[in-house]
Amino acid sequence: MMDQRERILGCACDLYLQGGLDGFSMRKLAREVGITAPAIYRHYDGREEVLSDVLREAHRTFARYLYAALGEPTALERFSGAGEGYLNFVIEHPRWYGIMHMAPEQLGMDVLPSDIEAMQSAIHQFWIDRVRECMQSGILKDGDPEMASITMWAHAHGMVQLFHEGCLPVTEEEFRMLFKASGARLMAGVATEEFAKDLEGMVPEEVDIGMKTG
Amino acid sequence: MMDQRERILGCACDLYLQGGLDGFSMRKLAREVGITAPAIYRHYDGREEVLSDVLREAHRTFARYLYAALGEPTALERFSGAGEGYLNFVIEHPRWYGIMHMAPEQLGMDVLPSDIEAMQSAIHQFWIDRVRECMQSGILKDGDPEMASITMWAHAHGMVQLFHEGCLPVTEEEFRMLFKASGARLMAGVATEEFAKDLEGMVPEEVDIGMKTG
DNA sequence: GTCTATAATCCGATAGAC
DNA sequence: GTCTATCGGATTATAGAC
Repeated sequence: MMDQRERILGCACDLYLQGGLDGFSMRKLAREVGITAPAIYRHYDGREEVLSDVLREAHRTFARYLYAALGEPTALERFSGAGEGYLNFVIEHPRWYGIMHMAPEQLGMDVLPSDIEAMQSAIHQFWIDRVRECMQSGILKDGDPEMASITMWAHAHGMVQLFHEGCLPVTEEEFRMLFKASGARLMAGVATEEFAKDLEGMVPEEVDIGMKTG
Repeated sequence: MMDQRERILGCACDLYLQGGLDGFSMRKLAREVGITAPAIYRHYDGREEVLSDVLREAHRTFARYLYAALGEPTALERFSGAGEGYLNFVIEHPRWYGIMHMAPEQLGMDVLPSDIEAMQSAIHQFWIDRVRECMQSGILKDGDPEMASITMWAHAHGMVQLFHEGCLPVTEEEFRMLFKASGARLMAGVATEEFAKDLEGMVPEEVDIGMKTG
């Protein structure tokens, strides 16, 4: 027989993925498991501990989607493979992507557990490594891999947020194409070559950053 | 003496801006106004109607920040002035930016009131116009202004989200520089010129879109 | 390990007196 | 237009029996 804590976690994931954070309560969770609410407190200290376990599952799943691309033979394929994994994840699991980007206070915590922060750092480092590889392979312009990854991260994250918020009235399949087409525009640049040249001297100094999350 | 509904709205904005949507209740609002909860229902049908008025205020303020740039003499200055306005708004009023990007259900509505949707369309159209102008002035590459604006919108929105989520551990002042530096990278493109050329044939077809919000 | 019962709060909204 | 009083519901969490 399965560990009861694992069964509760499974139901907690189902409950969150189905109804989001608003629809998540200890009572509903208990109903889903088939026990009463107080029984959960034998296995979890409280709602916060349940949610942090759900958050761990989200990160584990996200990492699986990304890291699959590590088997590819070239830097470009590892990069675009990871991008495909990212795209699949955000489309297939919008709620899991959502909980990964919630403020700790929304989950009832002051700060995230340190092991979860470590998972975020690992994912962020994964992207920086992909970017560095592509720089070394002559695919991306030379520069600070962390800064370039922030630009691409922001673009990808923004596209996904706009899609999930309903600001981009497209189907999933259309969004896949839009995401890639917009990514290509980021690759090539939106400015004319003449203006891009003018811009070089006008850009503010780059900021020194110690990153935290992915 | 001021219209009581206006005073309630003012307190509702304060309450939301201070504590977010979680901390927003009709009882707290009444306490802030200095009356009891049932009295609010003389002026508002319910919580939903209050929140939609707060949302209107958010859009009005946002539009004021953007449209100030319309007085500038050149397309480039109108574009970068609007960008400055955007940056100022998201830094000075993160909660107002937040409510503008909430799903209607979070606010207790099935769909947004049509006048709010109209404000969103107007703001979106404003950006498309700025982009078109810059294309005609030889600053941005020729193409579909709506597509280019989506790419830049996604990048800006993503940067802001990452900052507000605490994923970019920088101060406000550092974020201003980071935002502009990353924007410059989007202008110039992140790929090498050789790779950008290779990319041209590989990009999926552009998607036809009828936009909805800003 | 699970149950019943319950404490202690919060919420939105309404009835009816003044 | 505002009040008191209240309805009916939700929530997290605990006490104590079994």
